[in-house]
Amino acid sequence: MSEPARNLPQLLVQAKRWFEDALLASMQAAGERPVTVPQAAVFATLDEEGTSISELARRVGVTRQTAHQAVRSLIGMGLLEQVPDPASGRSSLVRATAEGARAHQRALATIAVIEGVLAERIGAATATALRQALAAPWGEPPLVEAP
Amino acid sequence: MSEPARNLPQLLVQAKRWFEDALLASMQAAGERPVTVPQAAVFATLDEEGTSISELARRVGVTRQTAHQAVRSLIGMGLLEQVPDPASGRSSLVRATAEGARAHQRALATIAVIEGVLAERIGAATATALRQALAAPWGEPPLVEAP
DNA sequence: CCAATGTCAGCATAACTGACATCA
DNA sequence: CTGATGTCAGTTGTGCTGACATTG
Repeated sequence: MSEPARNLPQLLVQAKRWFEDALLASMQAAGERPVTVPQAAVFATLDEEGTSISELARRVGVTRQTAHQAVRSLIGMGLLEQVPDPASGRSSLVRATAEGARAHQRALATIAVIEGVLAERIGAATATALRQALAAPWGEPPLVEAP
Repeated sequence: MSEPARNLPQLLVQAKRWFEDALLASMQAAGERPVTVPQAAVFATLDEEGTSISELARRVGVTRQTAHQAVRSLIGMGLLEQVPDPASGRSSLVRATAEGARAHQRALATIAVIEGVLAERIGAATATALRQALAAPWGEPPLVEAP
């Protein structure tokens, strides 16, 4: 935009917003149902066989209740469905519907294209370095003491 | 944490949360007043001479109204103050108080330390690459079309 | 009995849109 | 008059804690 953000936290926020804007706008331009950011987060952590709500919550890093209502809204949109877990009566599995699986695939493809655009703009090597740095094990958030 | 996040948006969210957690926890451990994330964002984009609310809103990327109430709460905490703009009667300048400037300096120092910890963990070269990639001009969020 | 799960409810926070007065 | 600014609403969405029934 205008000024370059100075410190890392700001840069991270900026980059995250850049990506989310590109993804949501592109999906919507493609005629997909508008999906909110948290809904997209749940969607992204879903796997093929189906996942319990508690497991989803752990992956996304929110409470069960929060994941629960994101799932509810996505079920209401017809993108997810809940089936009883054959292996356990107390947990149910969340799966994508046919429509949901299609939207998911499209989202993944869109992300890949956006990443390609980014690589074009900042250079393939830089983009690769970015991915590597982010994928590295950062460990727990440290509790530091400033001088 | 547990699983590696696969795609860039997820990685960015994860990194942002890591940094925010470390910063807020460290500040609080140091006895500073608990500051919310949006308050910290406003704080971070402040400059020495003072800044108008509209200008702050533009930098942070939110509406004037949102910036307004963040500033209000910070004024209520005694960290910011508003003075009339000598150059223009319709705009007022937001500045840090003495207490606010001290907290600001401490936040910057804490960020630097956290960044140092990160460099230790993932390697100085990787950390530098991360910063460079994020600071590069990404341009506008693209509107792409997936195949 | 205990732990995990799914669910319902209420509450806090943060962002938005709408509206309006003021001043260059 | 127009546009930018600051401000005061109201409203939505997102995430939290609390509580409870159910199941292994």
